[in-house]
Amino acid sequence: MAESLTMKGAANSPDADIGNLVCSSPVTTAPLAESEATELARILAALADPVRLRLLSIVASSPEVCSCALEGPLAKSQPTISHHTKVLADAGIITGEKRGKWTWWHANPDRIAAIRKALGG
Amino acid sequence: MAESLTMKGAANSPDADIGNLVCSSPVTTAPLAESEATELARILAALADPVRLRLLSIVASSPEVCSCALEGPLAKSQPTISHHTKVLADAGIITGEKRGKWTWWHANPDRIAAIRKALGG
DNA sequence: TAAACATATCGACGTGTGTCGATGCTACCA
DNA sequence: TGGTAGCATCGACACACGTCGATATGTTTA
Repeated sequence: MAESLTMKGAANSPDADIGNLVCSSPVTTAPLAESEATELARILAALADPVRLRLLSIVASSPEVCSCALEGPLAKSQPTISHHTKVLADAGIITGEKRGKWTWWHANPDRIAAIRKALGG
Repeated sequence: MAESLTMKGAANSPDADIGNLVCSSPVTTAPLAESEATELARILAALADPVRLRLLSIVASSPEVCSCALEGPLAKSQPTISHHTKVLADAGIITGEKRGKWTWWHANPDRIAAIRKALGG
């Protein structure tokens, strides 16, 4: 069977419109509410790490990537890779699917687009 | 006189094309080089704070905003506001202009657009 | 069932960061 | 010239975060 590993916690609001997935209006348009700022900061913090940015760029460049294919290019230990994939998944930026022994990761373009939109896109 | 307070350090590359101000190609397109990932992470880290996001949203919503007009809405001490404006300015996201006693801040839309572009825009 | 493999979790360590009081510096005003 | 206002810097503190070895969990294979 395939089990889905996605974001959890406050980020997992099922009724959120895909356009306003992160903020109701862009940062450049109107003063942000405190709750929106906290939520957007949480998601941006998930991206604000060189290892995670490279991890995302590798995952987003392929349909899906196995965890074991990340350890080499990123030159980090297995627990560290697992930690970073979890952070990105909790932020909803990537999603992991467990098939057999392996976990396959793929990017969530909609969420990334929502982040861009929150930044004034 | 008016003195300009902008970003400094590696971010201040005068010959950088405005389109590729942050990365040569979007995170979603191709694996990121280590240097590009480090630089983009530094800029995203400047945004990944709720106080700074609200600060930016206030500054970006007006042509320019005085430092003294930030202390109230953000409910932080004067040294803390000064710290956050410096972080955003070092990342090139806002620019400060000192006129008389006051420092006036305004957003840098080009840089914010470059960040969006680095995120796949 | 036992062994091997992929991944997640735990615990610990060093480092980075947000915060603020105290202080310093510059510009304006009486 | 003395006083005040706006802002930057310094020093210190608490907390969060990236990292990895050790260990646990679950899956495949012999």
